[in-house]
Amino acid sequence: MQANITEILRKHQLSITEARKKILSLFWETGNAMAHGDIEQKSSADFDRVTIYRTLQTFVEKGIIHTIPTADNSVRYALCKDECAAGHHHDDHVHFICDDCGITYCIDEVSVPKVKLPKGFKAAQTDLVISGTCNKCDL
Amino acid sequence: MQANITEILRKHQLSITEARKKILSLFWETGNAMAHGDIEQKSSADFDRVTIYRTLQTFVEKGIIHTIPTADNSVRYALCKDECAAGHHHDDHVHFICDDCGITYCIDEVSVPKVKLPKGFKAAQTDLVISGTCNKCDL
DNA sequence: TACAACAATGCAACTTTGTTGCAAAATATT
DNA sequence: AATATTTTGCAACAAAGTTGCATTGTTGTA
Ligand SMILES: [Mn+2]
Ligand SMILES: [Mn+2]
Ligand SMILES: [Zn+2]
Ligand SMILES: [Zn+2]
Repeated sequence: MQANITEILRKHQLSITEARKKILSLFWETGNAMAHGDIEQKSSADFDRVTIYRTLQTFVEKGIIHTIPTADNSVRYALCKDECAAGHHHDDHVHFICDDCGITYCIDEVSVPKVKLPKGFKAAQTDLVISGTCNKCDL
Repeated sequence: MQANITEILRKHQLSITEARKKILSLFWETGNAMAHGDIEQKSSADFDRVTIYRTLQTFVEKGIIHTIPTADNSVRYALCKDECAAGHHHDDHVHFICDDCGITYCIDEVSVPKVKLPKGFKAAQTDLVISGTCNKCDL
C-alpha cells in the first residue's frame, strides 16, 4: 500500500513528502471520511496544523479527496474514486453521517438522483447527505 | 408583518424580545437563507454576537428555522414552513446555493427524493444541497 | 552524487468563529 | 406594581482558520 500511496501522489503531480504520505495513508486506513480535527489527532502532532490545512486543500484541488457538507460547521473529507481529476470532481454518491458514532460514510453503491430544478437554475454539483443510525450502531 | 412576527414568537412560546423580533423579521425580509455572519451584518451591530448565536439556536430548537449544510464550513439558516414544530422538522425540500451570488434558496417546490440505503443504515434526516447558477445570475 | 531551482513545511502572529459563566436588564406572571 | 423568570451583554476563553516568511525538503539536471 505504501507504494500505492506514492504512486497516487505522483500521478497527480505532487511532490512526495512525509506529510502527504502520512495524511493520504490515513484516509486509506480509516476508510471513512475525516474532519480536519480527526486528522490532527490521528497524525499525533507529527505535523503542524497549517500543513494539514494546506495538504487537505491541495488534495481537494487535485481531485484526490472530496468534501462532504455537514450541518454542524465541520466539513469532512473522503477519498475520491478514480474518476476525479484536478478541476472536475465526480463524487455523485450519497453520504451518511451517523448521529451515534459520528462516522461519515461514502455510500458508493447509492448514487445521487437527478432532480429537476425550476427555470433558470443550473446545477453544477449535488450533495445528498443523510444522517441517522449506521449499520454498526443499529442494534 | 410586525404583528405577524410577534405572533410567531408567541405561538412557539418564546418571550418577545427586540433581538428575536429583529432577527426573525430579517428572515422574512430577505426571503433567502442566511449564515450567522449575514445576520450579524444586517442587524448592524444592534446585538451582541452571542445573542445572535443563542437566538438562532433557540429558533432551530423551536422549529422556526432550519439549518442548511454547506461544504464551506458556514451553516445557513432559513425559515421553516408551518409544519415544523419544536422537536420535529419537516423541511424535506431541496436547497440551492448559487456559486455566483452566494444566495442560498429553499426550493420548496422540489422535495427530497427517498433513497434506499444499504442494510442497517437508518435515515433520520436527508439533506439535498445543489450548487450552481441561480436564475438571477443565469444570463 | 552534488548542485541549483523550486516547493513544502514550521513557526509566529493574527483573524474569525464559536462557547461559557455571570451580573444586569428586560420580559412575563401574579 | 412587585416578583419570578428569561434574556441579554460583557468578558474571558477556546477552537478554527489564515498569512507571511525563513528554513527545510524535494526534484530534476549536471
Ligand atoms: Mn464520498
Ligand atoms: Mn429550506
Ligand atoms: Zn454509527
Ligand atoms: Zn446567483
